[in-house]
Amino acid sequence: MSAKKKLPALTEPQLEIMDVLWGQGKGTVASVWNAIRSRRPVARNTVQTTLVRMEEKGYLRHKEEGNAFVYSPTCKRETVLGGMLQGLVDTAFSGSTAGLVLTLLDKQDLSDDDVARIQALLDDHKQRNKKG
Amino acid sequence: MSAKKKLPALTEPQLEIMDVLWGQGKGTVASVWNAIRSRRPVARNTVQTTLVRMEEKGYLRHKEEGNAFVYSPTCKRETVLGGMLQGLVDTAFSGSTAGLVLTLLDKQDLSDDDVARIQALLDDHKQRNKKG
DNA sequence: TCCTACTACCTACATTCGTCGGCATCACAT
DNA sequence: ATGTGATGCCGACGAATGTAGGTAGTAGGA
Repeated sequence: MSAKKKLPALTEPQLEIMDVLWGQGKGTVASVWNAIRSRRPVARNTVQTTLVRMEEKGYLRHKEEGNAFVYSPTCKRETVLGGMLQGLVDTAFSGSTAGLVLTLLDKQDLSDDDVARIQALLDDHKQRNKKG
Repeated sequence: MSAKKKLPALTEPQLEIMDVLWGQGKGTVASVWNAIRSRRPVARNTVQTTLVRMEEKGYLRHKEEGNAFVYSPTCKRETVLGGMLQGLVDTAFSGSTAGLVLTLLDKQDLSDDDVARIQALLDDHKQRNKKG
């Protein structure tokens, strides 16, 4: 077992930043700011403060590159989101993963494509589970 | 379209309380407190304050019954959690529901029973989609 | 040399949240 | 009447959070 540090939960804006950094692998304050700003108005310093706090939380690390700080995630997307989903399953679905999926499937705005893709994922998972 | 009020996000302890109230339909401070207390230590007043704040947020409503206040949820479980999941899909999975399910399936602690149940849900969904 | 742009850093401030202590009330048993 | 327990209400406090202004440095162009 590798030491699974229980990091403090991410808030919504923080998750938004993580999404940007997971997407581009790494980024400066400016690049993250531009990504966020394209969707909602926000000040540069807001992004920077949030980045610093997220590094304190342990989700990011930074490296000086020229004059700018380049931030990169310390955890993989799947790890963090998997943990979040597990927490959600535990506290809101009484531990039932199927319950979460049920809620997901009940939503009307689920495309046929999504359903097909989920079916494929499920098939793949079952295959791997059988062999491994 | 019914007016879909965008309620402020629920926090973790608040979701815990919602889970209790969704489970028992309604409840007094004492009954919620007992449910929460069986899993973690917490003061009665903590639960009560949280209930009041959640009512202010719009997630609960209360009715006086005898001496006690009886709280009940204003929204269905599926509605609230569906919204939360949708938000998660939007900000952390680039809008891909399948991406969320993939993360879910990648987790190791997913029982065969869960997989089977999810498959059943998926079949059911596809059936309903075909007819309706 | 002076100005502009970009950067990091420090500080601040209002909100929200989780957490609770105290107090007054009301009912019921003694 | 008195005590006990449950309940609602008010106030509070520390931490986290989102938001951002102001300052100082550095680099490059005019």
